[in-house]
Amino acid sequence: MSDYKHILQKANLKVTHAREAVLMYLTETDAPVDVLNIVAWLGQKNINVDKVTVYRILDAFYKKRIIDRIEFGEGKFRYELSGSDHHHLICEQCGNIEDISDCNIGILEKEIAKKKHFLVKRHALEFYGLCQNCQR
Amino acid sequence: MSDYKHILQKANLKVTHAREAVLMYLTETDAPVDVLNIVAWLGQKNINVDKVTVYRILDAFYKKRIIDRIEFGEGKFRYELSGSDHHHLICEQCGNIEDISDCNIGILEKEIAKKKHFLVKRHALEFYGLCQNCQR
DNA sequence: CTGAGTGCAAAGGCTTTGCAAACCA
DNA sequence: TGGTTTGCAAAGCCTTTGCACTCAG
Repeated sequence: MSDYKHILQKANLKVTHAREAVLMYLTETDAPVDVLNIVAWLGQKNINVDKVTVYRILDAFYKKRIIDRIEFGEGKFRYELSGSDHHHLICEQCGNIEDISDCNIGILEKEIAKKKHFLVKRHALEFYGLCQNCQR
Repeated sequence: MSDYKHILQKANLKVTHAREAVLMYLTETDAPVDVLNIVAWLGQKNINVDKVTVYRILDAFYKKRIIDRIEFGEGKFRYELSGSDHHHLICEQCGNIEDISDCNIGILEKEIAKKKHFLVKRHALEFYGLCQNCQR
C-alpha cells in the first residue's frame, strides 16, 4: 500500500486518483506550490484534474492538517506538506523559495505569552531578499 | 501645514483630499486595515472616495514606502503606516490584531545570511492564536 | 494650462458554490 | 447501493485597467 493511500486513510479521506496524485506532487516538490502549479504538474503526468477539484482537495487536506496554507504577498495561496517548524527565504528577483528550519522563535513566543497574555498557536515567518545567484 | 500634507509633499505626491484623508485614517488607526475599512471610514467622515481610488492611493503610498502591505491569510491585503520593525498577534477567534515590537529577528537574519548566502531585505512575522479575552 | 488624480464601468485573477454525473467503500 | 468526490458552469471577492472628467500646482 502506497504511502499516499496510507496518509489519506489515516485522515479518514477516501482514496481517489486525484487526491493521491496531489499528495504525490506535494511530497515530491520542496517549495510551496499554488493551485496552477498542481494542475500543470498533474497534466504533465496525464492525470487530468479540474482546478476546482484541486481547490477542494487542498481544502480537505488543510482541514485535516495534512498541509499548510501560506501567503507570500502574491495575492494567492501556496500549499506545502505540514511538517516541522520551518520558514521561507523568498527571492524578490527570481522568485525562488527556499526553506529554512530550526529558528528559535519558541523563545519569542514565550515572551509574548507572558508580556501580552496572548496564546500563540502558530506563526508565520518569511524573509524576503535576494538569493545567492541574484546578488551578483 | 498639516502633517499629512507634509508627508505627501516629502514623497513628491500631489496633495489631494482623498490622499490626506486616507493618510489621516492610517495614522489614527492602530491595526492594519483593508480597502473596505478605509472606504467605510471615509464615508463616515462624509468624504466620498471610490474604492478604486483608494487602491491607487495605497499603491502610490506603498511605492513611496509610506505604508506596508501585509497578508494575514485572509486572501486580501491589509495596510499600515510603515514604521519600526514590528509584528502582529492575530486572534483567530475575534480577529483582533495587536502589534508587537522589538523582536530579535536581527540575529536570525545574520545567521541566515551566513548559512544560506541569502541577503535579507525584509521579513514578515505573524503570530496566530488567542488573545487574552478569547482564552476564557 | 497641463499633467496628475479621480470616478465609473469593465475586466482579470484567484477562489468558492451549485448541481448532475462518476466514483469509492 | 449510498454517500463522496469530481467536472463544468457560474458566481463571488479582491484587485487592476481604460477612459473621460476633474483638480492641484
